[in-house]
Amino acid sequence: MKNASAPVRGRPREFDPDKALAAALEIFWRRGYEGASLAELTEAMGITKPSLYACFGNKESLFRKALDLYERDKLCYVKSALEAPTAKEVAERLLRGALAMQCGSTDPKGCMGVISSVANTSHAECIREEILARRASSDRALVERFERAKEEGDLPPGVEPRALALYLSTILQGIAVQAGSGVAEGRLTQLVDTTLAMWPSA
Amino acid sequence: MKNASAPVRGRPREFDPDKALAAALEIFWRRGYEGASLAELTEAMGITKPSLYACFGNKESLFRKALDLYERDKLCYVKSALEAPTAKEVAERLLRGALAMQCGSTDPKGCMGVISSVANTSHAECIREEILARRASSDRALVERFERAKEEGDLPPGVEPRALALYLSTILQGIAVQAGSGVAEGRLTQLVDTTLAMWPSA
DNA sequence: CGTTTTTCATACCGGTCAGTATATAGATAT
DNA sequence: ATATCTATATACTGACCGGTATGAAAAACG
Repeated sequence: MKNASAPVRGRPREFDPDKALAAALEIFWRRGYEGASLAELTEAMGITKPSLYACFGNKESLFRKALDLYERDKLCYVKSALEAPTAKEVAERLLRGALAMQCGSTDPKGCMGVISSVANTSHAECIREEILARRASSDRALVERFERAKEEGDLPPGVEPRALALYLSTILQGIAVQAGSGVAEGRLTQLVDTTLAMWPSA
Repeated sequence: MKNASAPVRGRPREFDPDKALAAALEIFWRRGYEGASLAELTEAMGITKPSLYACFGNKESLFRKALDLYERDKLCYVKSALEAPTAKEVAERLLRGALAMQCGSTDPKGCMGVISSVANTSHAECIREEILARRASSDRALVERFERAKEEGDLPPGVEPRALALYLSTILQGIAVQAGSGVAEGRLTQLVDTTLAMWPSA
């Protein structure tokens, strides 16, 4: 094991990579992968292009690291939501968590995944595939949670876990579009309430 | 009134503007406004850049004309859906119409409006505003239709027309994201069935 | 016929894109 | 002190962006 605080050989870097990555995340979140230019990224990060390339590789690998940070910091509510005791509470935590995350006043509005996956410019195809893969993994977890709910008698007969999971994830993506379009948080809260009022009960 | 078939002075144009516009629409639909380059547009339209500029103005006005064509040809189901006798039938026609339109085999997947409004690159802001304005107009029509439904006793008490309209339009936008992500039409049909099964009945 | 008018094909414009070469600055190692 | 190593700042690369200048081609006019 290498000592983390061991002195390094060359000139020490003058910026904090974590803070720089957080700044990059905000730009990618607001603009999407292709909409974020290196000029805007480096300015927000407070570093120059050679520093960026030396520390983060290239634009694509910087984006992946930002996406990791996004999942870790901003999507942490998903994991805890899936641990809710009932299917309806899972849905409520996911909906309200998405709402709080995407309508906060400091961060950009909407969902970074939706923003970067919807645009499609032939190159940067692998970015899209990366996001779709992560979404598929998240969808799978939701299906499994609702299959468990079904076994526990938590869902009425006639309600398929797969269909219900797709229904919920579709509403969540719709919320991302609405939030990104600037719909007020209050109206989206109404929307969440409406959705929960219609939730199938056993 | 000028005779439409009157002979024109100069050299006649060698392409059909309607077909060229339809080709441009397909590119804008697939790539979004900013993702569509003039090179790709002119190649799909089968014309050169000077011809494009002479006939359609510039990229932005070409996009607006394509958007008009999109609304006229692809969104025509919306108008007829609003004329359905009950609120639930309005919802069903909108959902199934969106599904058929966005999952067809020839056209690009997903909704052109969502694709071009979600990306946000600081310039081309007016394109985004244009799309949001058209969406707001469409949303208003839906709210009015549900207000009428409420008056007609078509909606149960406790269901607000505005909230229900936002709920439905959110699902429609979620469907656009799902279809654009390549989710199979069969699964989206399941989703529509699920949504309709939960529809509030009087 | 020649003139006029419009379209078309080609080459070009300045600007921006992601990415990099080069040289200097700032630290450790000997 | 000197050598070594890494980060920085500046300026650059080739490719592409939206948009256009220019001149030839193709039709109607006289």
